[in-house]
Amino acid sequence: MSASRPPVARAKNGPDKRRMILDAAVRVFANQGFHACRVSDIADEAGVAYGLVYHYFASKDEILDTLFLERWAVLLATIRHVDAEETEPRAKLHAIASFIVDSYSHDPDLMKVIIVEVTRAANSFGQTHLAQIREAYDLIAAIVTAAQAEGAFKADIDAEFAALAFYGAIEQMLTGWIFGLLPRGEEHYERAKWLVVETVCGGLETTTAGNTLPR
Amino acid sequence: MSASRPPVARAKNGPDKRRMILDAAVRVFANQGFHACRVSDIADEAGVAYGLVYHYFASKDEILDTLFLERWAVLLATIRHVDAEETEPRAKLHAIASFIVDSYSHDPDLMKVIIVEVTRAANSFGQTHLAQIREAYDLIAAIVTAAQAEGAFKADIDAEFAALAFYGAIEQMLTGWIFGLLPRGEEHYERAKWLVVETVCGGLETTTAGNTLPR
DNA sequence: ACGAGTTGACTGACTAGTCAATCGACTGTT
DNA sequence: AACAGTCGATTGACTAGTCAGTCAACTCGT
Repeated sequence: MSASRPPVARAKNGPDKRRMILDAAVRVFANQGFHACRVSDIADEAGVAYGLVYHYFASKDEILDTLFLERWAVLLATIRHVDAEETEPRAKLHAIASFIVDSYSHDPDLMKVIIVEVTRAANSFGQTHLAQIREAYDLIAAIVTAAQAEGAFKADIDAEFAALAFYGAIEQMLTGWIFGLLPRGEEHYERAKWLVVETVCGGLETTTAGNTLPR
Repeated sequence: MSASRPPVARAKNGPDKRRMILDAAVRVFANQGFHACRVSDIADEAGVAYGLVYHYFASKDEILDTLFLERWAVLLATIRHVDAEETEPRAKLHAIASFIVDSYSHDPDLMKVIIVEVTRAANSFGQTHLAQIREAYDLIAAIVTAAQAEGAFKADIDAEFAALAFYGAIEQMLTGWIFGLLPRGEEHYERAKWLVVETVCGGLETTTAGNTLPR
């Protein structure tokens, strides 16, 4: 406090107020919901003055936008990475499911906010970020299409639909945890990953065989 | 109109203002969202005075509660009915999927409101009506459990999870239509019903066989 | 003339966003 | 070493506007 002053300067000093505001916002949004909370709640939670929130963000909306885009970029990057690294379709889907479930396990509040306030908000942020959300569906659909091309997945189920069902199943699980309808804990998270992949692939893979008749 | 007066009286006369308000609310909630709209928007849409809304409903919330409970009761009754009528597990699930998809097909706005504003609103109405929502999951889970008992479905996949995945898949499809990510129209609706059941059952039915190994 | 149904101006409470003032770390000057 | 100046970070009182819900009055059928 009295010894070193130069080495710190602006970079260290305060634990980055902007970050503190974002982290506080996650907690507040998760507990009260974006619409129900006040900007002052965020400022209080962050231990910062009301006005400082507007020094770093143009509006309440921008805070949520930032949180979503920050995290979603990581998701998209992960899906691309997984698609390039893994070879087995099932392994790819399992890796994606793992990433999402692990994200929830690591920071439940953040995932709750992203899903409840953005991904499923058809009248507000969901529309704003529709392109980003769709990007994820498309990347997954591409994986399914490739799997169909190499004969690993049935060809008579639309890839877009499969992607929607797969991602939707994962999101529904998170929703189950968010609503407290599903037991939480690492063991359950691991099992959940397997269950989603098993359920979706069991209905997609030709390996299943002998059950391709539509009607 | 001039002949019989007693049979009509208050019941006929105006097309039931209360109903008009509810119907208008569906449109307004669907277009603007529950939080974004004003009560005056509902009154205007219904062609009714602002104050009359409060003559029939205690609050803005109560309007949405009414819409949800009204429709959800029908859903629960249908699931119970289907469970009693049908015998094949797959037929039961198909009947449930049909009812929900047909509900959307018949009144997209109402289903959008119920899903977006209630079923997926973890911080507001979703909590309020959690018991009702859970009831649906439980009824579906019971169907799965029965199917497992008679050997039609794999026993190693938790019934609660299967129910969540099944219902979640349906809801995700509706979301796809709501967001405009999926093509609409009767033909697509019919195919969607088949796809959901095929995907979920393909992963649940023992008929699939030869693919039961967990890891 | 009674009252259920209906009206819409109004109130009370709330909050997103603004802004002028203050703080404090650092610089250059003497 | 003392000091004035600079500028981004920080503060919180305040403004401007919004909107859910109230209520006194009016309409009209019987």
